[in-house]
Amino acid sequence: MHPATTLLRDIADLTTEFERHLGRQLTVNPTDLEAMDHLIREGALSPTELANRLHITTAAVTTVVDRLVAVGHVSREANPRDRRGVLVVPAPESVRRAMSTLMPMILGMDDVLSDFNDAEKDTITSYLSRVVAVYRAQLPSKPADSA
Amino acid sequence: MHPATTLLRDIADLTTEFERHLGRQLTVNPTDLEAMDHLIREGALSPTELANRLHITTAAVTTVVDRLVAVGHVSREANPRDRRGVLVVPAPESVRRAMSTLMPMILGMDDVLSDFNDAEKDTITSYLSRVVAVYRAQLPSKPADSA
DNA sequence: ATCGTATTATTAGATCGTCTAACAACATCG
DNA sequence: CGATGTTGTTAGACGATCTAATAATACGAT
Repeated sequence: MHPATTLLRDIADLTTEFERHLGRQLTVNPTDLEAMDHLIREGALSPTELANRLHITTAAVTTVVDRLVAVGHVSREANPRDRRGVLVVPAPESVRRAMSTLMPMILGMDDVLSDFNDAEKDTITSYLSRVVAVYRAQLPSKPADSA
Repeated sequence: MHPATTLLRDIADLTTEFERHLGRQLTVNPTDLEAMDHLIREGALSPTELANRLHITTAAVTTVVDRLVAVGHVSREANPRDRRGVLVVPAPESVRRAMSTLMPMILGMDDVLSDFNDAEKDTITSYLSRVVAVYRAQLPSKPADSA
């Protein structure tokens, strides 16, 4: 096994550990953190959309949102397009708090790249793209969900 | 955010999805899969060692091992060095089954690298090492556990 | 327009996984 | 040896998710 392949594995493990760390910062469990992650990256989502992304039922999402509302990380708002629907909106202050832990990481990642020239950056990007392709090839295709 | 940084994120997500896939192959839950992962990579481990690696209590490990024994993925054996102790030993057939899903992935990863020359491989490895360093810098240091 | 069907979010009750606490068996060290 | 620590297990509590049922609303075909 090539060193790079091993490093990729290390990064995966470190990512998991970082998520535990971030969860502690926001005092939420792993599922609730993942919900926040989606809300931060995609903006307000409906419970159904969250359920698809988290791979849990909408019943479970109801309790996820209950917990997040209780600690002030999100609010439930009416969906203007569908009177049955609900929109789960992330609280700006919570987004800010998450960002304060996330940004050093992201900046650190980008900073690593600044030490490589353009050709090297292309090599790295090309490598990572191909790794993604290998993953996708091995996985049973997951069609787009937008529910 | 640089494309490479985004790809790294994609790889993290795909890794999680791949683990779900692998868990289905072996019909085990995420925790039990992670236990198998450690047993496959490190060989037989004691319940205490598993508890440290999985971040759960030894009481929880007892039930993890109970489940894995029930489906034949591991066996409990006496620890020759300590008469209180137990060794959790992975079943060869289960290791083989896991490998049949794991190997295409690992070979695919190594294969990607074979399309790069030595200088490019160095660039890639150097990049990944630095990414690992960034993670470690952001994380509260986790000392070695060998219990 | 209206009726039947589908979808949305919630609740209630069951189940599963993990925790804390207590314990028995054994190790270790002064 | 005897006090103290460690190992793994059990019992009971709790938390998170599931299935099933339900009310409210959307939507499609006639």
